[in-house]
Amino acid sequence: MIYKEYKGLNLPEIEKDVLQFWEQNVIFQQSIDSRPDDKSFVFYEGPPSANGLPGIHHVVGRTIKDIFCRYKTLQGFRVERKGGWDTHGLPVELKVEQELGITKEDIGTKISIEEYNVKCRETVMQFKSQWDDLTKIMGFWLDLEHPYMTFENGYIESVWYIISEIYKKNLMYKGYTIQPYSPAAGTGLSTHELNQPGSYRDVTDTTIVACFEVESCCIDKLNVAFNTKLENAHFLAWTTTPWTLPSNTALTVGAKIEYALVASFNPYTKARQNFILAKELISKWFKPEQEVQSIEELAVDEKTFNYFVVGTALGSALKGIMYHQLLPFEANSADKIEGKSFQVITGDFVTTTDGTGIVHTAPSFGVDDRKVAKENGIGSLTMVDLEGKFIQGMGFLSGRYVKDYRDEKDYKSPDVDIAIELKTKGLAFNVQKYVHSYPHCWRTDKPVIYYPMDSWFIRTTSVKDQLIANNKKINWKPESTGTGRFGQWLENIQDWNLTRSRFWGIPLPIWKSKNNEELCCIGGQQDLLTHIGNANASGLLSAEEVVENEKFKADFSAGKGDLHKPFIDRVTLVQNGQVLKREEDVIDVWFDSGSMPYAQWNYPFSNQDKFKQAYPADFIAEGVDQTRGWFYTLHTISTILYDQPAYKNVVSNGLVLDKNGEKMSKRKGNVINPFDAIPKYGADAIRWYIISNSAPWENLKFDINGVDEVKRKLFGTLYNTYSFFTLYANIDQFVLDEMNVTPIRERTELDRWIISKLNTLKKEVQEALENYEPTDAARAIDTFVDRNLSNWYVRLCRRRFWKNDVSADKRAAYETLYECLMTVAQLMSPIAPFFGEWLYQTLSNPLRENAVKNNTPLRHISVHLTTWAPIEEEYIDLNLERRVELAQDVSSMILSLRKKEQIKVRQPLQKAMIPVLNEQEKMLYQSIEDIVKAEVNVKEFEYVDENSGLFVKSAKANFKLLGKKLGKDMAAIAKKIAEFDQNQINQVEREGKINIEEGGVNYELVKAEIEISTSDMPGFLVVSENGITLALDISMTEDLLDEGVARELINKVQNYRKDQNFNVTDRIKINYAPESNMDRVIKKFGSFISTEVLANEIEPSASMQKPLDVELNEINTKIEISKL
RNA sequence: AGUCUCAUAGCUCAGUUGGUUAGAGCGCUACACUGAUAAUGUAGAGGUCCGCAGUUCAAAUCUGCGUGGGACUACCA
Repeated sequence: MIYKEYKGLNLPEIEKDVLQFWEQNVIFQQSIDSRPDDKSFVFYEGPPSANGLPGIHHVVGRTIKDIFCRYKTLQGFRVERKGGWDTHGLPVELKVEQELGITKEDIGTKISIEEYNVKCRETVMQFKSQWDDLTKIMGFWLDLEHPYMTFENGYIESVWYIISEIYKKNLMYKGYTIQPYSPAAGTGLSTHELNQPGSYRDVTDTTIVACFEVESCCIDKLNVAFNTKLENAHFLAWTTTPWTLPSNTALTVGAKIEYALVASFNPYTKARQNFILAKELISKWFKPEQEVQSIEELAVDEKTFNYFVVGTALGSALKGIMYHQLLPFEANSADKIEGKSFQVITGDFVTTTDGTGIVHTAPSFGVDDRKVAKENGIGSLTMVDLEGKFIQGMGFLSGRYVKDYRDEKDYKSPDVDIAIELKTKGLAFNVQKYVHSYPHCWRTDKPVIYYPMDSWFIRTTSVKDQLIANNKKINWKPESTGTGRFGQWLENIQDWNLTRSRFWGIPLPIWKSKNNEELCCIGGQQDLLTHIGNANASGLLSAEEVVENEKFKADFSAGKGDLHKPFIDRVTLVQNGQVLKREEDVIDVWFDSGSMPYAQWNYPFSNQDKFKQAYPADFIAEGVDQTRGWFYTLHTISTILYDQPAYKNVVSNGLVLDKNGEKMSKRKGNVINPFDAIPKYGADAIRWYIISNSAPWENLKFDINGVDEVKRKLFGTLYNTYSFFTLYANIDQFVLDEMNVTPIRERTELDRWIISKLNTLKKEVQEALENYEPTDAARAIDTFVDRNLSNWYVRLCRRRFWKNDVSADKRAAYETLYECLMTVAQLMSPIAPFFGEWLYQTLSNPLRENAVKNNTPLRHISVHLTTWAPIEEEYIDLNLERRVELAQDVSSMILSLRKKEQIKVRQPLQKAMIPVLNEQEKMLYQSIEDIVKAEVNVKEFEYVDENSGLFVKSAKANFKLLGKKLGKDMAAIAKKIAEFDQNQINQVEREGKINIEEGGVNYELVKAEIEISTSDMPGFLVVSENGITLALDISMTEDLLDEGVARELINKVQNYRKDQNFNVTDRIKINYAPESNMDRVIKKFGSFISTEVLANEIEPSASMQKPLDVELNEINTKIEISKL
């Protein structure tokens, strides 16, 4: 036996064998080494974090990566694929805290930073082996032996180098920003944590509209603005966080918003007051029916608070007006404020959608507040400490927690007391409960506040134009992510907050003197050691500092140095006669991963050539959630360093949801575990399902039934085709001779057709993969395998394989089918690397020896080492493809007519009739006649001439052409054309034009503007579809009926042979019960039957041993079949 | 809240530059084929192309406004 025959398709089994083969023969390495050094295709692996288990969504991303790397390898590129691990950051730290049952405050007290970081280092690689397993079993080729690790000194120092370069460009500064902060946990929170599910919750807060009284010194300015003469007035400002009111230092208005000065009454004290608020929002706080037309009409009683609009002014006119501090205490007096305070400023974020159009501004507790205050030189007050309580010197608020952070039994919100205080003083206009969504700390369940903190920033805003320009050079898949989500993000870019007050991360390499005058940014390990040497030699350090420095150096000499905290914090440097201490923070992990193009090679300290070869990347792929993550950091760092994009092509894939479109989560129990699914269904089936189901950037609704379908449809069909081939190839001992194949031109039309289709397929797949559209590639292969190869080519060719001898025609059939299978194996191998490999090997192993000897394309032991088969344009014959398509359509139409009349295909019919308009059309049908006749069991085709009068034509407007010409008469004329009688149609055909009148206009229509088709043949069984019309003659003759019986008999005998497990070569003898009808059938078709069923004799017999009852159409009789 | 994205048959998806019977596969029903047989074919049922408005002779397709799902960014008085 030349080709292995299998009991059935077992993908997981195949994959196990292939994996073993790959390992034993180091195929992955070979696939890289065999490609030239100077023709590289650069791929970057976005480092995953191994502190969690990989899920099915990782299979999606990694399948996409693998496809293009494998494809480019086949194209002859050298595709190195260095793996990598993201090892730092908050997720790791939080996990460790959880495991140890500690909080941030305990780090450095209950547990040393050193111990803590050791624990982080262990935890981060906790699931590495599972990740490696997944990578392996899913068939993702990645260099797992030499991955980059972001916690290694070599990696860290590269990152330092990058930071120092950015620093040198003067793009780094230390700033003070408002960040989410959890007083209960005593820690700042990353946006990552804030976006944990369930962080945002609806809470009910006390809201206050407070009255800020205009300073008497500014009342004149106010009167000018509103063109009035009042003695006092109050600004109205709304807040949902009354506890920030004591920290208020400004009121912000919109410069272009119109404000009104409204004379009315304080609802709580009933005193006459004048209020300023956005004109548009008057109706929100006052009832329109209570508006009066003059100030004299104002009157108050218990129920009515009427009001009068004194005047209006633009916000810009209010700028600079001072007001009384709302809640003055000892600790928040004006002299405690650095900068201006208690005045009206303008800001563009002010809206009139809610509140009063005047924004209470507390720069310490709001991002916008901080920004607008800074722009206007307004100082800040921070009346709440890091524990979330008011500082001392705040009167009745002193020492009170702004929210219930301690679960106190009798906790009373200061918000309420502030409201009461303001009400009694006549400084509250409105107090009410308000429900809104507010972020909570996911660990303590307590509300977060926004709090000012120190951080280092990268001034990304100053490279905005380059970032945008470089983004335009990137090929985004899909494009909208690049122009939309990413483009928009760049348009609104903010400075990058680089530092985190945490422990497990790359330390910020900046040392600073106590007086802030001296700053030093270290750019590498050696740089640091040199600085240490200089510092020690300076004589400015204490003995203790020198000892620590020496110890640090000694560790490096001994090869056990560590650039992490806490060791790095013990290093003291000296610059210009001043002692420098390290800025204690670590950097954002996203900076780690964005540095990988350089740091993975320890650039510039080593591998300079390697780096130059591998930068920028040709291709990267990650989830769309990385748009503002890795895609951004790669882009930004690359732009700052070299002013070019870090990657040329990027595929951002969508999410993986469950089959109902819901997010997968352990809680819902709808997760698909790849470690269960892959061994059960096979990685290839899953990979193919993922890719063929929808474009990578669409969300994937993962339905495991779909995987099953893919397995049946594609792999099952291919496997069946393979089995078919081997069944006969083994009998005939067929092995392809690469040096001597039948020239394509000498093969049958059907062979040339499938070869044409095959080359068209190659073209489609190649184009799709070049465009990073793997879905189109997979679907094209699906269609080819199912529709063309299996259901047309093989089905129609079966007879060629049954012949006994090995004729030239049979050989051509083998060669053709073989080529199709082998090409498909290669085309599919990037997506289905296992099955592609299996198919390639099992078909080519028998000829390997010769191929190696002759150095032909099939000399490679693995499909992944082969070279992408070139598209052979000369074999693409689109006319032939169209002809066969017509044959398929015609066959399908005849079959559907048969179906309608309940006539089995085994029953021959005399003729089909096809109306043809001209000789050309007739020739077209004639060219497919034989195929169709065999396919639908019809004896002859009759072509009916246009002028025979046998068929009816119909006309239809050509909308595309006529639309432009006729304009709004289109509809009416289309109707008239559809109603053309035969004479009118004939006129169009004869004269090439016809005149129609519509709405008084006479239009001349030419032939091209009218589509004429045959639609009916009265008196016959007719079907008309897609411009094809045909009729079937279903009248029966005795001959036809007898042949039907003969074919029926053949069918029964074949089934019997199958049931009895006869070999396909066994000869048989048939006896039948003597009966006149049977005699006649056998007389007419005996030899036909004999050939078909390999019967040596067919005889009537009155005495059968084991007769079978058979029903042959109308004939019920008995037969007996015996092996000879 | 902003930005992006998606919405076509029960399900998963196609649908070219707007052009007149809106397609495929799965599933369902029925029938057939079978020297590939744990495969296959044919047919049938199944559509408010998310809604509304507009542009146009003509809209699943273009524009605007909504609704719903999802992602990201943020949380703002």
